[in-house]
Amino acid sequence: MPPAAGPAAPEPAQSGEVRGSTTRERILDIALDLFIRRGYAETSLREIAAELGFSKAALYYHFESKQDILLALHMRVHGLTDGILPMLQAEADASDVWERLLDRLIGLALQNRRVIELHIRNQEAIAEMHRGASLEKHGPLRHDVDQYVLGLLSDPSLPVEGRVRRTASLGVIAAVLLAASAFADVPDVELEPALRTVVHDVIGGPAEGSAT
Amino acid sequence: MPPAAGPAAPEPAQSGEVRGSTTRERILDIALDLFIRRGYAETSLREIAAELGFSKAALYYHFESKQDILLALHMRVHGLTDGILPMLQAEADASDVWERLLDRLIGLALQNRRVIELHIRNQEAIAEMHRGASLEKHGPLRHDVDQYVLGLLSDPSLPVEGRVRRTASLGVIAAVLLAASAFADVPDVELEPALRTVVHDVIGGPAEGSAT
DNA sequence: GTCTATATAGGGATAGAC
DNA sequence: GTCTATCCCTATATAGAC
Repeated sequence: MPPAAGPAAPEPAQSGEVRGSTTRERILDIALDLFIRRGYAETSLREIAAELGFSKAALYYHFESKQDILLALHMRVHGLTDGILPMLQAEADASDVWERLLDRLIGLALQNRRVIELHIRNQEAIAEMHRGASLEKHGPLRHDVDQYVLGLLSDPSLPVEGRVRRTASLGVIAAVLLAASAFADVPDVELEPALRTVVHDVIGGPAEGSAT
Repeated sequence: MPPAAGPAAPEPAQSGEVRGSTTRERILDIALDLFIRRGYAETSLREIAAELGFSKAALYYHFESKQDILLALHMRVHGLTDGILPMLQAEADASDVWERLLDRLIGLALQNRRVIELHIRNQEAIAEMHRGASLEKHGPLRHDVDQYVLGLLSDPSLPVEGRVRRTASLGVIAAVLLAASAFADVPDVELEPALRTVVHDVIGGPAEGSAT
């Protein structure tokens, strides 16, 4: 039986990206890497095991299934984003929710690139996992933030251009994040302000909510 | 033997999105749909055949392999983008290449959403196809435009913010395109100007090439 | 041009030894 | 905790009938 990585315990949740002490974490790190590079569906347990240096069957000591590995990685994202929602709703002024959301997202994305990358690619796999079986173990598996964001994206009180701007701002963050190799030479201290500026230009535009 | 869809003949290349006269084209249409919705790797030939109403093996009369189907779809994109490169290089003034490129890309993307969607998702599958075998039949399989774009993206003479802006502008287009369902109620005549405005704000910024 | 039947490979997952 | 061996299933692809 696996050590005791309790159900709803989403990993010690370090901020950085370096992990890998326990075997369970080493598996997750390798899997994360492969899921990003080759995609969830295209990555076989055999590959993961090979990279780790032991056999396929050994994985099943640590995880019940392949989906279970994805789930564990997915929980890392939840650990990061869970704090956001209450914070947004706490503020009385709801007019700048989107700006405040983006603020958090950018910092979060840059500090946890890998997991966010996993989340951006492999959306289908994650969605299917949500629909799928193993929902009971880890609780109802809320993805409140996603829901909340989707709500803001299709806010019918916004003019079309406003909706485009919101969609676009997420696209900007995703694009820069996925183009990691292109910005390999750029340190975060330089990349982050540039990204913030551009995202600001996207939502700012002429002035939000002023479409003909 | 398949009708006579010669190697380098990339389909009659209609502008619209409605096709489906010959069986070969019907297969491609169904495959395109499934590859987008479920992903290339996750889509089986059995599914494609089922949707078409005949058996799996029949597909092999029209295409040599699954990759061959993807390749044929990929050629549709090439047919669209092939004209761009000469046009860009024709102009003497090279300072606004990126703006002109984006201009073309936006129109092209909106008028051929499906194929472009396929190209955005399934990048890995397409990349692997390029590396893979069947390269000889259709010629060296140039992807000049991709190469050219990548070159512009990492242009070392640009300040970091400029590179971020270029990457971001592509991200904006991709995001809006992939969010098709969110903009289902918006007609293109309304969506296109909004998209152009936002993309313009992204590249425009304070003024390209003026980063502290 | 489409079918059934089959070959072959690889996937996820389990059993039981060590 | 990791191994080997194996089961079962589905995938791509082929052979040959119609």
